[in-house]
Amino acid sequence: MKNINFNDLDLDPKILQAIDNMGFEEPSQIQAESIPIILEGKDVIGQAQTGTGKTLAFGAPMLSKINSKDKKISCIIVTPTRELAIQVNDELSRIAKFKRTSLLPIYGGQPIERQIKSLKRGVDVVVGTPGRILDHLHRKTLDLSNIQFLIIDEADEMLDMGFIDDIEDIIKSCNSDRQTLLFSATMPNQIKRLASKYMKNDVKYIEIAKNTLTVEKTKQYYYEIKNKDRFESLCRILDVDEPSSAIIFCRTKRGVDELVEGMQSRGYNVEGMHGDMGQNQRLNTLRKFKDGSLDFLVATDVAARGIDVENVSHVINYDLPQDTESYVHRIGRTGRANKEGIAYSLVTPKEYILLKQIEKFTKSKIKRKEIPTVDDIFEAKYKNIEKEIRDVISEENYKNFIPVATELDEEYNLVDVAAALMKIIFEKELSFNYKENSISTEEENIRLFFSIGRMDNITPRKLLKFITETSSVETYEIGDIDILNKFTFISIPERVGNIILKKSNGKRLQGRRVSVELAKSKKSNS
DNA sequence: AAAAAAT
Repeated sequence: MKNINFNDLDLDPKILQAIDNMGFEEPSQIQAESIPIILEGKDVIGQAQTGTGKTLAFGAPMLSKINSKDKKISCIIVTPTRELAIQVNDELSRIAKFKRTSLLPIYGGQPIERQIKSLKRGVDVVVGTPGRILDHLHRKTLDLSNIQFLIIDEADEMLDMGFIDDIEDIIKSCNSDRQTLLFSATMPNQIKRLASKYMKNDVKYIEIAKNTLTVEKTKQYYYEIKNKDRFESLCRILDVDEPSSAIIFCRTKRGVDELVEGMQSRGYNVEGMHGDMGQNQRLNTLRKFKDGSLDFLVATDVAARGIDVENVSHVINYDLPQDTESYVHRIGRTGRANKEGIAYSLVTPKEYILLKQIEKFTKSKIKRKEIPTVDDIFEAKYKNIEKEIRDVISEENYKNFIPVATELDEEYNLVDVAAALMKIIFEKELSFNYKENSISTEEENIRLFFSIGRMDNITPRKLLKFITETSSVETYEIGDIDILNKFTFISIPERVGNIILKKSNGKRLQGRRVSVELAKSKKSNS
């Protein structure tokens, strides 16, 4: 199994040449396992972690197999977003570089006439989004009745509600003797079952089993915040970490707009991307982000899946995603192709249970981190300035400033001059004037009242276990919970959100009231 | 319950 070379796979020599040209030698696991089976002609459902080269896994064998002599379309690939359609199309073009295969991305937000013209000239592979593909099918400008391959990228999303009707319509317009390939990093069982409906009976499942659903090289952390401190917390994190490139996810389009505005007014080099923006603007923003002229991209889940940008150092969940799959895909924008990555999530006490669900689903540990203090930020900035100065000195490319420096030397102490320069850099880099108390460090105590019914077999130990598992309270004394009383209360920090009491069989206690009340006492903690 | 996807 180890040390397979691409040349050992039975791919078209011209495809191999292109793969070599792209600098790849050893196939990733998903590539090594999928390529032979796809070449055999089998239907495949492929699942492998984010950033492990799924596009090449289906693209190389497909491009090897298709017959590009006739003018008919040989392969249709469906993706959930326009940007992904373009990206997949671009990558396939690179793989098909030495073949005379013609590819065409078709997606909305773009004049349809040009696409129709290209389709008329004859195209081998079409990569598109559902809406526009259907539009072409209805206009009869796209004929899928004689294809060799139907490939559904991000298949679990495409077969989920919201897309499934469109996908079904597209599948219906395809000939049934095609080869069907489904790929994604996540593949819930119910989607797998549904998928078999559209595939041949001997569908082959290829799952690159890993201990975790997320990439190990991406370190995951969460920050516990109050909702009103969300923006301030994000800024502090960014100012300490100074990510070279980060994607920040919001739950809603409005959330994206608001965050972009807030960040821009604080001087960050940031732009937003969501589905209500013009296609040109979307592409423009993504292009700037890819070429490094944009540091931060704020986006909805439109950017959660598939988008491959090199060297994204951080993914930040400004809001936690609604579903756990989305978390996997979002943080999969970093830590790609075996690189390191950092994933942060801002979590309010209310959202804590959701975080725990995500941890369970991904089988990975999300560690707690503390929001940086203003001192932390200053310290990080000082260190960074020092590093920049050392770098410039070692590069020796500051010589043309020596005359000015000499002049200043006659008048001042050079230590003073250096410190003054650092102040200038510092103020340029940190346009925002931090006040120490911009985040409340007061920790409010919550008093939880549990009303426990007589028939419930909850023991203090079980209740404690439940509280520690569903809240971020790390330790709590058993002795503090007196559950023998029918009515009991405990006082714990606010970071506990909603506590739902469950019986030991996991069922929710019906009709029991659990009230959460803010205690009067406030504990300062700075 | 939000986002994506056609005009």
